[in-house]
Amino acid sequence: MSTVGKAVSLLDVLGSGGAEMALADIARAADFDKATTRRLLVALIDNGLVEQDGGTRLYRLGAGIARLALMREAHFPFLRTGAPVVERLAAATGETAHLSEHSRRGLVSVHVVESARANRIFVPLGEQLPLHATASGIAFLAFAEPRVRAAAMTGGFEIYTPHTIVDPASLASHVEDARRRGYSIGSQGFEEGVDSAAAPILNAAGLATGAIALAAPRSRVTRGDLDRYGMLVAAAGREIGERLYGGGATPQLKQA
Amino acid sequence: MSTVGKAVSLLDVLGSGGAEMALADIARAADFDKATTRRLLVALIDNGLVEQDGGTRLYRLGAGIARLALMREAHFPFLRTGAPVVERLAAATGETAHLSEHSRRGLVSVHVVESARANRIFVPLGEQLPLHATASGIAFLAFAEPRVRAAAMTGGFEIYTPHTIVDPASLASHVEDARRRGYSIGSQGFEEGVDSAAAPILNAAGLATGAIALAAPRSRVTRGDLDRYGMLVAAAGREIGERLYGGGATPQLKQA
DNA sequence: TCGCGTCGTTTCATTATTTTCAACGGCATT
DNA sequence: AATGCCGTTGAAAATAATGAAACGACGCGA
Repeated sequence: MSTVGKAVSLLDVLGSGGAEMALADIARAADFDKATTRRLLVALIDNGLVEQDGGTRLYRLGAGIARLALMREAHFPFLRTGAPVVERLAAATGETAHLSEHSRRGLVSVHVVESARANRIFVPLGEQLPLHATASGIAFLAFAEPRVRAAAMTGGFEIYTPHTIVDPASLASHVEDARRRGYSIGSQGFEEGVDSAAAPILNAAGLATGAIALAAPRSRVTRGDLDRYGMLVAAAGREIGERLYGGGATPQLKQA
Repeated sequence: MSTVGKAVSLLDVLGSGGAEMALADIARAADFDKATTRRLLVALIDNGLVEQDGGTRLYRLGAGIARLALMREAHFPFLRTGAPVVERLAAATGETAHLSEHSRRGLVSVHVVESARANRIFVPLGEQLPLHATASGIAFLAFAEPRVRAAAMTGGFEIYTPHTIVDPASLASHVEDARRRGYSIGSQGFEEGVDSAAAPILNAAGLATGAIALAAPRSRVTRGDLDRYGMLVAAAGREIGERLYGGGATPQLKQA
């Protein structure tokens, strides 16, 4: 494992642990030597990616992370472009809408607007959405890079509910449906009682870079509602893709 | 220089350069060997911090950066806490308001709400605010960690306008004023025709972690206005500090 | 008050990684 | 066809990272 990889996994540990962590805990979680962990941490501190409380010696993610994220957002305004569309979707339907982006670590929710209703779906920011178990994941897979798709569809699927897809063939058929329709319908695959519709966000090459979705309590929506939501998210996804990648986005349909 | 330091400077180069950069350009900008640069980049790609366009081979900052930033924001909601206050300030005064956070690389603007008026001050997101030449910087210095302050006040000040403070003694007196009043007034130190008022954001130890400021065209504001703005930003800074660090923030005043 | 365990930190020889230089093939321009 | 630049790879040399051990500091319980 490269030094950079080790440093990044420390950042991951800091991000997924508590707000602040002690050296020993970080070393344990990352499975690195105490001394190694500390040296990596000071290197990260020197670069602003990690901060340390002078009093308690506890470590936390630093402001340099936010700085890098701002610079990225300046060049590639995924959030700035997608957020208004998500808000609009949520306002139009009264349900929770969320936007996710694909990174090496999976599909991650980057913006969420919760439904105003009392019975609403909650999606945490930064949550990793399993590709096989969520509508967003399936919409993404339907238009993902072949290598990413192949890697994600070979099996070993974690089971979240009795409805989670566990069979590669069944997953393939769902993905195929999504590819045909341009949106996916997910039913309680990740959490019981939650149905959702999702569509991919396509780059100029027609490959998915993220997804946008609506999630609703199963008791509130019919299959007809979900299909209607599907059309909405598909349009929303197209809009974001076009704004981001400049209008030239053409879905890679099989022959069509 | 440590390996992670090199990797981070590549991220910096990618962030401050164009939207996408070629290997040779990155290597030149960072002053690393071409081969070294590439191997660091692939390590970063493997961890999602950098992405590469399959077709053009161009590199850009990756979604992993945004993921880390979200995880940080979840633990330490600087933006989520500060943004509403900034919006309120801008609405109350009709001038541009902005929030900045201190990182190893300096004071960086993380949220900006522009004035609605035609003649308005523009502050780019992610901009580095020089500590000696901006109201935000001086407000920050007045309550900064002693070591940070000492490092920033020794001189070698870049000159931006004829009004930029270039003398350490003069800077010290401005900082002292800010410390006494709880806010700073900046007049055309960074950009001609721009006056501003800023206040620090203090952590539980009374040390500055960022700043909040109002900026207005010089032609529109009197000294009285600026002092009024100063009170407003001071209150706003206190509010953010208390929300973030939990009410216990006590400014480190000299004896007082 | 006195151990006791844990924590963060530092040292140093060993180990492993990274760096550098050179060379190669691809690609576009000349 | 030739030139120049690019991205990529190989292999020896240089450098940085590693892990065990030890130290002082701190908090805890006896």
